[in-house]
Amino acid sequence: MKIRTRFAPSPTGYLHIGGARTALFNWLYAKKHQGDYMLRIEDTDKQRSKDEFTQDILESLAWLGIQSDIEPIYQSKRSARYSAVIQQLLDEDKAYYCYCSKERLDTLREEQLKNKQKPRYDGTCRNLKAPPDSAIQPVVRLKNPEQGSVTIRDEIRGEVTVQNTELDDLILARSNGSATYHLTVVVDDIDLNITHIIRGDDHLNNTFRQHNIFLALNKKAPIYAHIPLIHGTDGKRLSKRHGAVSVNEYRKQGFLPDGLLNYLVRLGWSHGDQEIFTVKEMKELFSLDAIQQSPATFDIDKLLWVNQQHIKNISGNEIRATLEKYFDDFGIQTDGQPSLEDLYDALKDRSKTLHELCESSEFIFKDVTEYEPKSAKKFFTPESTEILEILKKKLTATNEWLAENIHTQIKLTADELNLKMGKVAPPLRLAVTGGANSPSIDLTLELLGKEKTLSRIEQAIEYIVATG
RNA sequence: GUCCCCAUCGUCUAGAGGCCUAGGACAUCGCCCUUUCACGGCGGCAACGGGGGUUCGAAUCCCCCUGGGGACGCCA
Repeated sequence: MKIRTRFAPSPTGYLHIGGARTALFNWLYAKKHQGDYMLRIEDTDKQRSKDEFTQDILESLAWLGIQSDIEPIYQSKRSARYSAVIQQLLDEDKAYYCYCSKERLDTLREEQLKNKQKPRYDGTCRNLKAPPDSAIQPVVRLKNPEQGSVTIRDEIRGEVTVQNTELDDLILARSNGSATYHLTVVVDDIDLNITHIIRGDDHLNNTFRQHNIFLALNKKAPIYAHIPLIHGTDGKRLSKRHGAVSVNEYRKQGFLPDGLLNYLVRLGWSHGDQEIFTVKEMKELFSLDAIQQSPATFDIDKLLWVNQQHIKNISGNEIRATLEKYFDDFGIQTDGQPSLEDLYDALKDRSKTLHELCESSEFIFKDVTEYEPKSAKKFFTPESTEILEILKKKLTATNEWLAENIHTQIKLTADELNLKMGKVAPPLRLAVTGGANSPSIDLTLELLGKEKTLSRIEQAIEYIVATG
């Protein structure tokens, strides 16, 4: 049978990196086995579901490159099907109407908690002979088996057993008739021929309940794989209070999709000592049995490093389109001089993110309006005017504006003054960038262009003389 | 509280009873490279939570404890 996996987020928030990892694992598993991966939007909670979030989930997944092999489905459009299944369960005496008021249920819960018991429905309406004389619109509950136990086989956890007495009669349909999560999940997984359910560990406890619904429907449950959650540095599951968690935020911060994916896949999964994976490699190597059982703590430093590796491993040419958009969003107006590709290749070794890359390119497009004080004090000495004057003269005469020619002229200047490169490059760098850091000085000048280089040297000389 | 899950350096992890004097990576520290910052190279610090078993032999198997997490909604 062809393998089919699904990622089933509810649009009650932006796609966060935990969800992205779940999607990734489902996608990789399907790809590895030539199966299909699909997206299912679980928007049955009308109050909390927002189109805005659905949109964000769709866009974030698209940005990551995790494409659904079949048209995504929306649970909000399948209510008729759910109602039919609920009616079937009612007809077969596998479910029943419950007229208990919310107030009664709340009191019950409180009392159970007070008596150190697990809060669960007490089954009051389970054996009702006839509907009570009540104004309450009933909910529908599953008749969960009262005896025995449920054992599920999980690809990551192994066999896990829970006594049926630990479970209660969960609600399948709200009083307004709409189906709840447990029911919709099971119906959809059946209808869509889902073979593997790969999801977060937080669903492990839900699995037993859902397993009983499969049983009530006379269906065989899919294969389960519950992956460990991602934690924040405080050991709690990752959430907004841990800072940036949405995929979109990482996109804005200049992470590459493949870099994020690489980091995420290594959170809980490994392939020997390998750290860096292309998406192609992930698809070939991914397997459920190499997944860790314990939760992983999110570490931004490692993410940064992984992203940096991906930035280094790609050429400016290959990510031209991304670059254009990113520079544009960053607010840098380029006029094609230098080209974005050249700029990228010159700066990629020193950039952990595209954001950093933009920051370190800014000096080219913005006029130098001030000099970094500490460096100015150190390098803009009275003697440095002579260095800059000679440099200006030699560079003015340089026609082919290429790094190697520029390098020759700088070297000649140093020799002429009997100075080491370490004395010549810093003031020049400060003059043309306003700061102390940039790529090698010859490359920096090439990128800047002859015209800007000369005018900035001129400007620096005037500045030194004026402040002398 | 009850049930379920988990447990190797600070972090991500390798480890399927002898290959472990526990390996790699991030972070950190030091050195080298060097015109700056990086990149890169070399090296250092750093872990099997505790206690019982099983075995000739345990990070690896079993039990208990401890610790952490998750679930317990007319949310998903």
